[in-house]
Amino acid sequence: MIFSPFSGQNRSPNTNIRNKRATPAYLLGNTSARTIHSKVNRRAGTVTIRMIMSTNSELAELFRTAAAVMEIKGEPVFKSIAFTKVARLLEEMPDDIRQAVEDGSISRMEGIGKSSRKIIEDYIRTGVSPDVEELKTSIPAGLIPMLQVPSLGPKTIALFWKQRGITSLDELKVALESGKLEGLKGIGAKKLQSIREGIELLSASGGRKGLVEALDIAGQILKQVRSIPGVKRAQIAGSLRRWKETIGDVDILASLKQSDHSGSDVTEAFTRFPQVTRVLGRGQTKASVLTASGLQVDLRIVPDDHFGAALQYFTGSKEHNVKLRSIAQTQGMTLNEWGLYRIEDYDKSDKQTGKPPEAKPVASKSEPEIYSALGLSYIEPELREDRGEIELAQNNRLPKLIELSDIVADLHTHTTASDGQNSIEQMVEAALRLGYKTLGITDHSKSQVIANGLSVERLLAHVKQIRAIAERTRGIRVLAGCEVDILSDGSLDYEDAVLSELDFVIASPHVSLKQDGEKATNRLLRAIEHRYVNIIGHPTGRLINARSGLHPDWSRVFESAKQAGVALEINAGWPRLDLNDINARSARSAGVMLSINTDAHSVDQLDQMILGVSVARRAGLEKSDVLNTLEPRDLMSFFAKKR
DNA sequence: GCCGTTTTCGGCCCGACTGTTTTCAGTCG
Repeated sequence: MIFSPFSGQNRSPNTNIRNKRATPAYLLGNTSARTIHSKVNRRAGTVTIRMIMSTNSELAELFRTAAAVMEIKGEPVFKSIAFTKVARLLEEMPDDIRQAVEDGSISRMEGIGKSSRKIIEDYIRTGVSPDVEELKTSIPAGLIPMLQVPSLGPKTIALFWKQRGITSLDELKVALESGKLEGLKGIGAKKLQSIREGIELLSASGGRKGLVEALDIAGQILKQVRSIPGVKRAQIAGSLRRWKETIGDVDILASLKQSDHSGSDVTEAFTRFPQVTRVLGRGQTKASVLTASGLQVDLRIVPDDHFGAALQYFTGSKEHNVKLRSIAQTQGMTLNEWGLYRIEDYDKSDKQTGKPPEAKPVASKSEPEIYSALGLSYIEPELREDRGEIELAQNNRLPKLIELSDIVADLHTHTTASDGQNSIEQMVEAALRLGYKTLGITDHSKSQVIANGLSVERLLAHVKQIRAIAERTRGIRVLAGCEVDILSDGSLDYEDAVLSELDFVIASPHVSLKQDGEKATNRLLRAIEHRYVNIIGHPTGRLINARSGLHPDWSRVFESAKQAGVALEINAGWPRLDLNDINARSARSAGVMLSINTDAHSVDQLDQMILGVSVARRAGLEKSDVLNTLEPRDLMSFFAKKR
């Protein structure tokens, strides 16, 4: 893993020194976390919030709705599981599903059967699916949002509807107050109370939290868990360990020093942490709390001998684990949070709740042991999404993921010349401290008036100044670049004669981010083919949880970038992370070079490189896929090839 | 609903916690 709180397996020992400089202090809960937060909020706060949906995401939502309706209707669970899988497939598909329908490749897609194909085809042709519409009318529409309420599931929703006529969240609230729901079989006072709290929780939390906020809180709480008497080791698990861009809740796993030590004492101490505003549940091996910001944190306790199995289990993803368990089954084994067991040794009825099974596990102490016993090479947490990593592991063909210590350049940074907060010299010093061999200074171009974009005269003076500093600086190559706006028609914000003065050029879209896919494609293609462009910065312009950004035809963009020798950026700045993991993955398989840059507007923000590396790792990128791992000389020849 | 070199029918991952229960259903991850 990349740094200590998440430290796992298989990190090469020679990265230790570099990791020291790279350890993000904010993870441990000190001040620079707050710096990132304030920057993020300031940047995100200026942004108009409106999502544009692509066909894929519209259809994904349609399938999720259909799945929800089937759950409430009480149809066999596997039907709704199948539709949920289709929804996920659509969301993660880099290309427009309309293309697959047109060329017929949809009929070969695994997981999309006859019914799903019909829904997709109908929807693309007419904008509506009669099958789903019919399904939707079979229950009141208001029941579907009720599934979002924690502790309220499809069975109970159906019960309230059929027995008490509840058809919406508002009616549910009224009924809870009036006592209308009392006297139902299987529903007591406590259940009603937990539904009341669930409704409250839903309005308070407001959905998934961003990675950066979750890292901050998780870092603080992890430190406190490690200091509870009786705790032997503790580690972050869950989607945070996989570095997902948004986090539903934080999972922390702890083991006990001695097996006779009580887990109950530990969960008790955990629920009394200062950050805790509400205790959602507490048992021998598990506790759940809510923090002031509305983030849920779960603590799980296991015997130390089972730490690896539990870490694997609670790191997920759920989809990854489901597939692993089915592989275990085909090999006559069963996999659970306690370990991997041979079925003939494993007597389920004999098992005590909250205690490891009597049987001797095939593997349980460490994650590598478990993967190995299943005939798989070790899969890094960032890859565990069931996006083909298990099949690669079976054939020993997993990529060797890029690490933070492989990064020797940051090619997208701002200074006080435009809207940055530090001088060229300060940025150079900070880059030297990070051990970088190249730093690209890339302030904004003239159209970015809000960001104090540089007029031609100011740009030329700025370049001169960068060159002077570069001249007298040892140990790092300082490049005079620019982040040039890609205007809405794909033309650039400076004339060629101006661009030719620069060492390299990043071209980025900042405006017209709601234009349609065809326009967006042509816009990006034109920029890529431009003689002086070397990198496309934050290619979609999306902001996590705020703006969906451009939806170009990626296959054309990738093909063009590959041919032209232009790198596509993984912008490491929060809340951009653009390209995202899915697009970066398909860019890689199309043979495109990626460039991970922080877009730092201050020296502190240079630390966000780790976020970009996490996206790259989730995308399965190796060192050789990333421009920023090149020595200055090789980097310059990559740029030179373009002109 | 989807899938198939052990299946075109019969499978489809597993356990903890909670609440309403005297043996289990629902929810969650």
